Amino acid sequence: MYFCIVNDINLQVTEYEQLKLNNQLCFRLYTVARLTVGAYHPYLDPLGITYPQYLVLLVLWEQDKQPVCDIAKRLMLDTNTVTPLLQRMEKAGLLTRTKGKTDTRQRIVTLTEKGMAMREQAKHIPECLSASIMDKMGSVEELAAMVPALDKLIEGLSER
Amino acid sequence: MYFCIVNDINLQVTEYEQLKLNNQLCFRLYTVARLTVGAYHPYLDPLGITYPQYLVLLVLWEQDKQPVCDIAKRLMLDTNTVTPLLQRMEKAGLLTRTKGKTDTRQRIVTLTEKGMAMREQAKHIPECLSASIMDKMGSVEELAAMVPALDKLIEGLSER
DNA sequence: AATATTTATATCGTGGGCGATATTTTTGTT
DNA sequence: AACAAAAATATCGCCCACGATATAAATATT
Repeated sequence: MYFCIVNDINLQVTEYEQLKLNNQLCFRLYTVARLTVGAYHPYLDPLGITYPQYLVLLVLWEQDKQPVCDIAKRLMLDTNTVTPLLQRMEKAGLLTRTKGKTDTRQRIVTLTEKGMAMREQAKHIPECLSASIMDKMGSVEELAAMVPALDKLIEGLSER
Repeated sequence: MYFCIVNDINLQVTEYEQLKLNNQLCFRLYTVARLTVGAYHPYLDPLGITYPQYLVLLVLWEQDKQPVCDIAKRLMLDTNTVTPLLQRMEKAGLLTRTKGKTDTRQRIVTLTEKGMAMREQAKHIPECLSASIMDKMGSVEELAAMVPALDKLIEGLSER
């Protein structure tokens, strides 16, 4: 019922009504996520990186030399997603993966010169993106207002 | 700036601050989409379908016998994503893809008995999902309130 | 009617996500 | 110390997404 929203009006509907695409919040989230990632393309393609790779760089720019699991935790992904991602980034010369000293199970991920230098090229991306969105959305308070709800959703769905 | 939200307060920050993960709305959307799709697993696994396949069924349950391009338009996906999806669903016996009569370029997608019958098994999924979310979120008005903003975002990002 | 353009679908390659599983190392327990 | 349990990483397979490209059929243009 709550995930079922008909023309922005929350009302009791039949079960089959709930199965309609326009009544589904999840489909909106799924679609908006795809489209926003797509909106990054014009800015990431010149750098030769993908959106998930950009996310890894964001994490490492905040704090270099992290083990794989910490990066994965930060991105809320599993290592079976992050490991191949990091391998591709290592191949691209953005980072190195070295055995941990204290815990030899760990692989410490360290930015290369190239990886660090990319921060300079990327620093305008957030503004570019918000400008490009503003172009098409008018109000932005509405977007900012979503953040607490999204955070609550993420917290609720991620606890296991 | 607008896509950059620090602790729910929209304020001017340095470029490097904008590059922090917690300041990025897009990362939240990307994450919440992954997690909500994951929330469907307990309900879709027993049916032997994936979330994108479920979306195709939603479209066909509303209106059977559609060409590939209409389904793709509805889901805001390209045919190069939808075609293999439909091929897998055909293999699973959920639908058939027959040549169009009036326009022989088209492939008309038609639900099989199995595909239609699945609607009955799926009709409780929306409630199940919202109940499972409610469990973890308390208020739901916050979620419903996101819909107009999400729709605006989708419209803005999808126009080409 | 002949040609150019557009449309509908499909194929291929790459890069995620993720469930399942394996390996090694660390930590906890007896 | 010996053994069990947990943690960190990696590998494999499958299913999307999507850019690039191909093909055939319909439509538009000349």
